Amino acid sequence: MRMSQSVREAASGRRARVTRDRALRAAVALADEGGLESLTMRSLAQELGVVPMALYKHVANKDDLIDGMVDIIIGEIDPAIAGADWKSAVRERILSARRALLSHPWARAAIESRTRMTPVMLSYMESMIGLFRDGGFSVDLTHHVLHALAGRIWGFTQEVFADPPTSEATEVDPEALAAALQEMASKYPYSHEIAMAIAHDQTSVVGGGCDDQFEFEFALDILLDGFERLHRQGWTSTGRHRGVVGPA
Amino acid sequence: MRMSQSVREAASGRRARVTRDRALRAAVALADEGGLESLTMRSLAQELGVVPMALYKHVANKDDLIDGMVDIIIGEIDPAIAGADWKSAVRERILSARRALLSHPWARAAIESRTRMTPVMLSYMESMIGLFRDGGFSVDLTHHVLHALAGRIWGFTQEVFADPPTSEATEVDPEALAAALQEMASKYPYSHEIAMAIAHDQTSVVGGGCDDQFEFEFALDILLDGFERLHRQGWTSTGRHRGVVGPA
DNA sequence: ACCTGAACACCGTTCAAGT
DNA sequence: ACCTGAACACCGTTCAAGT
Repeated sequence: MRMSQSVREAASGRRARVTRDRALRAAVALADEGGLESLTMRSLAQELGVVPMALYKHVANKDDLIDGMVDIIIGEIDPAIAGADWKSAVRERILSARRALLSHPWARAAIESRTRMTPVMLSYMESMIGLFRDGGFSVDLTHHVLHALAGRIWGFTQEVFADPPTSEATEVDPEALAAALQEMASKYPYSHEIAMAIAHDQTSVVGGGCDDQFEFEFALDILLDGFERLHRQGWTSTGRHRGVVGPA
Repeated sequence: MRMSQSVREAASGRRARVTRDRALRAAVALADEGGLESLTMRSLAQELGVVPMALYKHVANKDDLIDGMVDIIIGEIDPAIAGADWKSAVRERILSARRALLSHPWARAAIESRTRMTPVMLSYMESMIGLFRDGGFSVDLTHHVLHALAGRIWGFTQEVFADPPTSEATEVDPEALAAALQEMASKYPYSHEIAMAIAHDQTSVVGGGCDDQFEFEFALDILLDGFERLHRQGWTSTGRHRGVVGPA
């Protein structure tokens, strides 16, 4: 068990004065440890050895706090490599964003809860757009390409479901697992086929599941290759509401 | 202002007995109207003209309630068209899922908060997998294709940011808008270029923004075309952890 | 300028009790 | 079998007050 900031400071007898920056970093640390739902104004205040209301001197409200936390995470994304072609520059940048997001699992939900971008986020988008424009993409194609990338721009893994609650005693009962697979085989044969393929690919059935990094790059590369093809073909959207647009 | 269920029933003197189904449908209606955050055990109880604790006879807890609500929405997705080729079957099904999701804006967050699939969700996935397998896709390719589609399987629009709060007086001050665009032009020239292209495409700068349906189909078709290409090439993942996989 | 303390209007959920 | 009432342990945030 890690010694909390407040306990440590009480023990050492001093207590650093709260600043916005200190509050934001403590909030990031708290969310890293216990998830976004464990971060409350009250828990953050306790971590800083201060009464909840003291935070409102440094942060307008909880939304403002989360804005600041998001800016810290966006700041961890590597700048684009200079001199590379657009495709590898975009690819590397997005993989860097993914790395940043992966080390802060709460950040996806935090970003998705924002109703508008901070200046830090606007700058990041701006440089991402610049990679395509400098690579010769039209404004039109760049616009749609940004939509197609969507969450990937922010490094979001596209997994849909929430992590199962991290209970300490999460050992899988082998008997129950076998029974579940048996039931799956009869009720959901197609799904079972895939589950078995994944299991076969692993050292054990119990083991981790899918290779998220591979899946992320798989989809990213299909998209990037698609963009490249459309760009080479001189694709334009030529007005809106045309339905299907895929290359013939 | 709409007359609430409870008021209506109090006025008519009768009050239907609560059932699980009635509770779920009332919850869906409540979320449709006021968003997921307006749905509380207390507000739902009031809607049903009952005390909060009465709900726990029909629903294990709030998570169980949301599970039931999600099942209702998944049930609104059209079954796959029989006899179609895999590509248009998948395409139509996903567009149907999107339609279902669009009429219940809270459903995306509800689905994303689930830690495991309900039987209804498993059946939906099973039939989606079947479309690819019956179309001749290998288990291997089907598996990765499912990951690449990710949220699109559930009809998720990939938009990242939360809707701005729906305030009643949300009229845009034209002067403020002009100033914002001016600032954007100097600080974020690439972004400005795109903003102008979007504005030009609209009847007015104030108007709605992007054509979400177009953007959804744009990305979907790039992915489907990519899948088709990989399938034709007999693509296999040939072991894991190989990095890049895009077609050469 | 910064921090405190009490309070308000909420949550989901418990427990024991009513009919 | 179904519903009630009071209570618990939480939230974010207000207001007025202290130093």
